[in-house]
Amino acid sequence: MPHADSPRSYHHGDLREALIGAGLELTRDGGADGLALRDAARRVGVSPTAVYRHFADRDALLSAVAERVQQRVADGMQVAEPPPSTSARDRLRAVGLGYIGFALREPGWFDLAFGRPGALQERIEPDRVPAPFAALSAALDALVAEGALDAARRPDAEWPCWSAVHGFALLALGGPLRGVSAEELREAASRTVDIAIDGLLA
Amino acid sequence: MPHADSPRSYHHGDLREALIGAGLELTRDGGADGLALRDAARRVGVSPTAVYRHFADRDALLSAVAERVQQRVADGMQVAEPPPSTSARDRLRAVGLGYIGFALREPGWFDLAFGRPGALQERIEPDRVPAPFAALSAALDALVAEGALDAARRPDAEWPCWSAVHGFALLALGGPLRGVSAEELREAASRTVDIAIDGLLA
DNA sequence: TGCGCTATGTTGACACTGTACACATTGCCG
DNA sequence: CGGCAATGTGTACAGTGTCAACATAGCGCA
Repeated sequence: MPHADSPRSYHHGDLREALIGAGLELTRDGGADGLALRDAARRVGVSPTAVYRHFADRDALLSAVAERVQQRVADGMQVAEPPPSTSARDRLRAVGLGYIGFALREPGWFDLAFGRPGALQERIEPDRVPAPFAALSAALDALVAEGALDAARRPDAEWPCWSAVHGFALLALGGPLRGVSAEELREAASRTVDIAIDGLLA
Repeated sequence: MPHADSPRSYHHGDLREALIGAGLELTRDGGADGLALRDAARRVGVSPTAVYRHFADRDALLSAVAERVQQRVADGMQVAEPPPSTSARDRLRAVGLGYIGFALREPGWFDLAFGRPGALQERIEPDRVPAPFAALSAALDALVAEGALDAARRPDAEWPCWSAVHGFALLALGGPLRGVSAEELREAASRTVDIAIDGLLA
């Protein structure tokens, strides 16, 4: 008996995908630490070392799961598809609040995809841009196209914006803002985003 | 032979302090993950379970070390003691850049003291305020005392400010800004802080 | 059609971790 | 001076990631 109830023994079919799926479940609560390699293997009905046929090590599996989550964030941020009449400023607001909203809604996944050091690539390559980053860039471009942001101040404007929402999300999740009521949190988030935008356009 | 070269056998003298010291060394590179309970015990020349006489578990030891680091940050931020003629705005700038500077200078300690979820207390109690937080609050108070910030906007202004520098530090350490030259990093940090302040005063 | 190679699993082991339990030693206090 | 509480030790257990050697299955080629 190779293992427990496996429909087709020995060969799994698509183990790689199954492991990522298990990883998504395991990290949903518990974040990156919630994913134990052996645990994922168990859940899929496979021996621990089988994982190594598809991922170099636990970290590689973690990264693969993180990538999925990043895609999911971008999808979630586009749910609030802006009506065409929306100002670029409001669009940027929506991106920022979407980022924070995801963090609050899915703390585990957020930790995995953005909180863990090394979750995001070292340098962002033009070809494989993380999905949420692309949304931010587009919003900033719209801001200058609309004339609200001086083109000279456009370059690298991503970092201060991202810093604000990223920091807020982490303070709200694991920092001193943890345990604050959802209502207060929404207000603080809103203010943080507004301040970042105001400062950028100042 | 109870253990290796111990000057006084069995009773250590001040094991608690010694463990915190070892914790400081171990977390300096490697952050929170760099501190293994058994490793700290080994370094001090004591059996692993002896640690439990002074700390409830590994997490308690970690928290004790984190508290030390937080104190150290505040000290480091006061090194740049501002001349009395400094404007409140510049004081706030210095606090923010001090925070980021510490993160870049001591990534491991920063991860331990601020990066790890739960490193900071849940709700900040008025009696035991984390040292860096107090510096931020004071700078904001000075801003309103000087008339630069409307008193109505003072409450809870800590969060947007902290968010910006906290987020920047983490993006610089483990995120897409990792590997960027120190010069570029300083500039981006400076801009991030300025934007936060501009937005706050807008 | 059948053979063999390679991709994909399994088993067993190792070093390591945090932690619980029972026991040993010590210094202080009555 | 005796005993007690504080403090440290030893042993053990469950769990982890990872490596090396072995087993199986399916695909391409004779």
